Amino acid sequence: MQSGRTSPRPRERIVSTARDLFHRRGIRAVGIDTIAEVAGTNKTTLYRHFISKDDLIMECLRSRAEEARQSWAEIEASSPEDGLAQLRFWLARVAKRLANDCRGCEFTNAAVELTEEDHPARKFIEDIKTEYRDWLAKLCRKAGIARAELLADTLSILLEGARASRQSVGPEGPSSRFLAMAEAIIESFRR
Amino acid sequence: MQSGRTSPRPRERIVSTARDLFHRRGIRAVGIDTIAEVAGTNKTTLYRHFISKDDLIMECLRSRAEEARQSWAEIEASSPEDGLAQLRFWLARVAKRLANDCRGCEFTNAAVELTEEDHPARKFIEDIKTEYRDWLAKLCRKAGIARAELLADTLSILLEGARASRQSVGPEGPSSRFLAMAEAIIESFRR
DNA sequence: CCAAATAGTTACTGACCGGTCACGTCCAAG
DNA sequence: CTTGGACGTGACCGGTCAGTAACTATTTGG
Repeated sequence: MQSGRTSPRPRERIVSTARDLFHRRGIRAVGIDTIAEVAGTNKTTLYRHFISKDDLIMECLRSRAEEARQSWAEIEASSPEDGLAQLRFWLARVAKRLANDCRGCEFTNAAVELTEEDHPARKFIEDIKTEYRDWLAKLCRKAGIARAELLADTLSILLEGARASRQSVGPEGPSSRFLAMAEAIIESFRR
Repeated sequence: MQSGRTSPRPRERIVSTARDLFHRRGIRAVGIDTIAEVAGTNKTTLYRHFISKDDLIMECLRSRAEEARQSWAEIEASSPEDGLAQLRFWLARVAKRLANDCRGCEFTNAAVELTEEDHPARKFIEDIKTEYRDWLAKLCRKAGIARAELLADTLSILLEGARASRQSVGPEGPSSRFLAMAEAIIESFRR
């Protein structure tokens, strides 16, 4: 891998490298020295931009959250006025992501690793997950589904489970049928 | 907490203490010294019983797996000859567990933390999860459900997601509706 | 009751962790 | 040309990590 020295400034390289390493190897398993080295910089520079490892972790989560919000906007822009098409586009995206990434959700994994109850990441994760659920509920409402909140909850949990299952059981396990399950559930809610 | 000096032998105290601490605080976050101390023993004794931390981790997973198999046997024994009642009993158990434990599945969490591809825990987790799925499929078949495997996969993922969601979003999130979702899905498969 | 197994105590190793510091370099803007 | 800010280097700190050794105390079973 290695982000190299190509990207613009050290700060961005550090964040993208940290996100990648945290995601693939785990947050506690990756040291500051490794991040700095892979990012093509050094520990001193890293600590000029982030006051602590926790600070860097938070920045990684914020970065991921921003990416997610952007993705939601893209989905809404894909076929404006057609909620159902948006919902289907969301499902397609999410299924593709599930197929390509075997390490699950960055937020969920962070919640597994960062167990101190007062860790700022915990509240952040709770908030972004809730934001996701609310956005999905809005999408379901726009799609004209009656019990939109319940569908949003069901799809949230199904996706969460598929990503977790993919990570622990592998791609041949129950998660391989995620798309069919989600489609069937959406269909059953439309009636 | 503290397992104390009450339980019989150090080995069992170490395993149960390790399981508890690993589960609540995370595997990488808990050191050997802490485990030994909370178990009311010492590091030397711990290393007389387990050749390494990884060895202890594996024993914890084996112990949890044995507990699960025992639970499955209890469910089957609860109402023999009545597959559907067994399935409902399973759901009740699982929902209760979901309500009481906010730290998710021990196997899934271990898979998040132990990222080295050749770590023995990874294969073990894959195997026990597959065993679970197969057992659940058998239960669905006994309950007379037509597409038993698909229902088993769906319920597996739904449960996986509910536990993950409960851990990251909290008990007020989507996971609060797990029971209703599962019941509705089972019902829809019965027709 | 005695021997052997088991457990406890203390101290240690070497590696690595997150984090700091003093100092040297480079480049761009005034 | 010079000054100041961003960056790089390498050494270092105290703490903690997994794991070991030497020695003593306790339990247990024949």
